[in-house]
Amino acid sequence: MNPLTLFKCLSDDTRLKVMLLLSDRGELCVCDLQDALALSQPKISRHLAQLRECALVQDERRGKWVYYALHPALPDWVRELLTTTVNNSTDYLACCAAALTACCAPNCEKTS
Amino acid sequence: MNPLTLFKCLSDDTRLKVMLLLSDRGELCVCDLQDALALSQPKISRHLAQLRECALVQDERRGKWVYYALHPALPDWVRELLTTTVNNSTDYLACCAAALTACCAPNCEKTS
DNA sequence: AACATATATATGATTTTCCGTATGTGAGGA
DNA sequence: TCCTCACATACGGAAAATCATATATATGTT
Repeated sequence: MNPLTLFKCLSDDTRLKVMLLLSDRGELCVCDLQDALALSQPKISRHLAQLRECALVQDERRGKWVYYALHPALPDWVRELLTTTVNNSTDYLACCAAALTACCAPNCEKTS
Repeated sequence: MNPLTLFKCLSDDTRLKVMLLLSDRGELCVCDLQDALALSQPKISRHLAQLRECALVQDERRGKWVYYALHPALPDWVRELLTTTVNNSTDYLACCAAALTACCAPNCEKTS
């Protein structure tokens, strides 16, 4: 993993929050991210595409939804870097974490 | 330390290498960085100014030279993040680390 | 004082990144 | 088959970042 590629991906507000939320939550579908970040659908999709092209995330379609997660081949040091950042960015993540909890409770399974 | 500010600073090739070199070496003057990265003086200075404004580095003039180091108030998790990145970016840092060793041996003290 | 060295900043041009809007695609449901 | 929902992409245009060049400043030397 080229560090410059990594940090360029993390240098945009939308992409950084997506990566931190995925690191914290494990897996989220596009509409969850859209709600949590309160952004337009194309904007989210465009940034997810970039993260996909850089192999930072993996996508998997299940029914109508596409779920995103950190890429399985992501090196451990990158995962640790993301975890550390999550643990030290409470303020930065406060608003979207709250929105995420509201819009996507763990027991709220989507039906196809 | 706002994580977005941090990652924006690390998202440029010059700034990232400066931060990683400073994390690894502790302290370097502008001309050392200029030689190690093989870049023009104004380019280095401009990026150092940005790192200074974001409080990622500290500068200290000693005689004709200005020495840069990681900012003393930098949180530990940021220092660890940089160390981890250094340890996993050998290829990325190979060329400038070699140039740095050549241009700035540890026993080569500058005289004023 | 005049000069050389080391570093910083200002300026305008170029390149890159980002965005909104419109449109395309794939998977159910009726 | 038609429609809707969830998501992806294409296409300009706007904004931001970066650069090279020129110039300014600070320190030490002669």
